[in-house]
Amino acid sequence: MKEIQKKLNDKSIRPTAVRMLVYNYLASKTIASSLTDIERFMDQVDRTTLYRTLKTFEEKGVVHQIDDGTGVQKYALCEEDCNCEPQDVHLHFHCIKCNETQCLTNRKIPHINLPKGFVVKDANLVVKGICDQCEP
Amino acid sequence: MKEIQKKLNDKSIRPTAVRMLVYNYLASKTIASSLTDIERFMDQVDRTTLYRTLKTFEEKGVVHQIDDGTGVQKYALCEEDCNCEPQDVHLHFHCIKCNETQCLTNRKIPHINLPKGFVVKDANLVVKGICDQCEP
DNA sequence: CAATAAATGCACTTCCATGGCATTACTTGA
DNA sequence: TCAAGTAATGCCATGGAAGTGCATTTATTG
Repeated sequence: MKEIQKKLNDKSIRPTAVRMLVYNYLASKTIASSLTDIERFMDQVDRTTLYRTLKTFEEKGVVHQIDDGTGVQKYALCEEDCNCEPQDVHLHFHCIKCNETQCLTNRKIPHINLPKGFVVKDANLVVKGICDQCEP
Repeated sequence: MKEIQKKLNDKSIRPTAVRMLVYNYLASKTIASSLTDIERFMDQVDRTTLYRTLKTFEEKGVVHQIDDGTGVQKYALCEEDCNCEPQDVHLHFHCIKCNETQCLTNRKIPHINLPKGFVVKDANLVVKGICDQCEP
């Protein structure tokens, strides 16, 4: 917990109890979590608080938001060296069997050559299929 | 309208009035449309009907659904030669200024090499930025 | 300790996706 | 052509998730 406290302080986030618990939860998971997942895990904490916690985390570069096409926002901790810049953006894999989404942090999104006049700010690549934990 | 009728027949979709109008609407646009867009255009037709029309179109390979990260599903006509297979999948560009999403049909998603055990079924790449119609 | 700022909780709204069921329109075989 | 069956449409309702406003509590700082 001390470490988490330090990490949040480093990102100029006040390390409250809720925030440390959310951080800890996200750190314990290899897959991305939805607000509802977190809510279920800490059902004594108000949903809005969790919502705003994630928003703060995102603004400060602690987590990144993932749109995996399910219609529900997911969140996962950023890598240590991540600045959430285009070159940091990795792809996400959504398993259509277990319905879970994971970061493939070592697979960066290939550079895309766009037509004249288009300016790229961000990119989101979600690959769907069956993950290595599920039987095909 | 005769052509549209034929196109729907070819895909074994009964060419009703609503369906032909929806098809015509989508064909007239270079950007992807949401259900609400279509609803606004044909406000005498029930939302559910339009919803089911799009669903039918999607199942029969007439349109593809686009998740551009706005949280609202968008739809656009498929290309003539599209079978909605992975190799047909192009990328989508979402402009953060005009808030519109377009298909870049001639930009296919690069092949992704996944870790062992992962099976790819589909891929979705959305690039965000400023389109050629908007001032940067 | 008082004053201020930040975080949290509660109530509420809105938007969108989607399902059930009744009704209307179409198709087809007798 | 008509009756019966099937498909399409319209209306109503629901549920999930995002998001906002405001009051209350907690933390910080002079």
